[in-house]
Amino acid sequence: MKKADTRIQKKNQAVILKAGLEVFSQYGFRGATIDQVAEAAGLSKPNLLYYFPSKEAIYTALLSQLLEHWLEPLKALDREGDPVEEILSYAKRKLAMSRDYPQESRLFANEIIQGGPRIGDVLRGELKELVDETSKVIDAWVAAGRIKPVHPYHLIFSIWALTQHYADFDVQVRAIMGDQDPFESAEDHLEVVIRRVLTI
Amino acid sequence: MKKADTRIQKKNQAVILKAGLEVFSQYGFRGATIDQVAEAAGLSKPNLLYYFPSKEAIYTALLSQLLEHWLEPLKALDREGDPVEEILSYAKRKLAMSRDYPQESRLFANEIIQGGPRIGDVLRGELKELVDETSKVIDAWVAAGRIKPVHPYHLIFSIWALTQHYADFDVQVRAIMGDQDPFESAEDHLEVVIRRVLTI
DNA sequence: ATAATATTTGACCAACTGGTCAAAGGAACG
DNA sequence: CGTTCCTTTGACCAGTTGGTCAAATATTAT
Repeated sequence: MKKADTRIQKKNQAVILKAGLEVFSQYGFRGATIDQVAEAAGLSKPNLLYYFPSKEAIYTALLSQLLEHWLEPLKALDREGDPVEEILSYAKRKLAMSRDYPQESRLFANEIIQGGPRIGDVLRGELKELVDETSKVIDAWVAAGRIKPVHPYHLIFSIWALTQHYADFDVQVRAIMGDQDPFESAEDHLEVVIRRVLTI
Repeated sequence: MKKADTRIQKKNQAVILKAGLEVFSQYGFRGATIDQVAEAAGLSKPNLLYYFPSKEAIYTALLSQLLEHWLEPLKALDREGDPVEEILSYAKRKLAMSRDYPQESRLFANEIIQGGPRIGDVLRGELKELVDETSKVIDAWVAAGRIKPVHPYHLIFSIWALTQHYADFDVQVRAIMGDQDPFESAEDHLEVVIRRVLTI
């Protein structure tokens, strides 16, 4: 039936996902409306529903697409590398993502804050697995005396918190920092903090 | 007209605010409905609207009530005290609030993530002022050589991020930590991190 | 050009939304 | 007891919401 992916289909699906990201990241799933997404996409509502069967379908498509992108940096962490530099580079990549893809971050934050009803399984499955593995690496580094002792889970949470904060609470950060670009100084701060916490 | 505050009025207003906190913190302003709040409060919708003129009135009442409570700990920071212990005690109070009032945290997070349309003025006003003052204290501590050099804004952001994360991303944290209580180990981790970052 | 297929749209619908209102039910007070 | 004021509610309303559908239009293949 809908197997053919003409270039107009690919284009419109991409346009819709982009529009959906804008709208859902700002209002959350329940707060967003199909009409808003349609308008942001420059399509009529029925036309939008020609490409995606429902509001939920757009949202979940966004979520799963986003998660892949999101977990990538953590997978890139190399147990053979220098511990501090590895963790530092992970944190910096994560901060860069907050700068370059703040909407993705806010979409995810909205979903989690609201209890993660459409993503809980992934959290308890793939995400937990990945975090558990990374934790083992961190524990090994600690045991080998290559970084100061840290609770691996909380170290990872800390990096998430410190980096995503700049995307999710962007308004608050900018309200306080005024003209200054938060991200430049944030990167320096992040590096200082991580080095002090981990370097033996 | 409505000056008399009978005890039934006080009670119902409190019940409504509590219900509003539940519902708004979970769905955000746009995602929540008056009917949900009314049901959570155990009142009929018209009865609820007898005590508050509109959905927005409940929400803004919650926001301003919450902000007072929220900024209190930062005001309690004492420039005459021991720098590390002062900052540490602030961070611990903030973490305790994430544990004891997670809904407040999520309500606030929802508002900020969605661009803070009903709170932006407070952020740029009272909040910025308070943060600026605190920053001066931190800078003075740094200048006096009593803590290691830090960017004061980012130090404050870091504490907010590290503590609120446990309330706002509760689902994610628990998905990864399973049975373990996040808050116990989080407090230890927080203390370790702050001491390593600040202690000379 | 013609037929088949893919895309777009206006009109429509039932359910839900925030909010109103007049009337009914209670509490308090002389 | 009756009156006044506070509280509660069922019925209602206009606007919005997610979603449908048949018909119109554009694209593609033959």
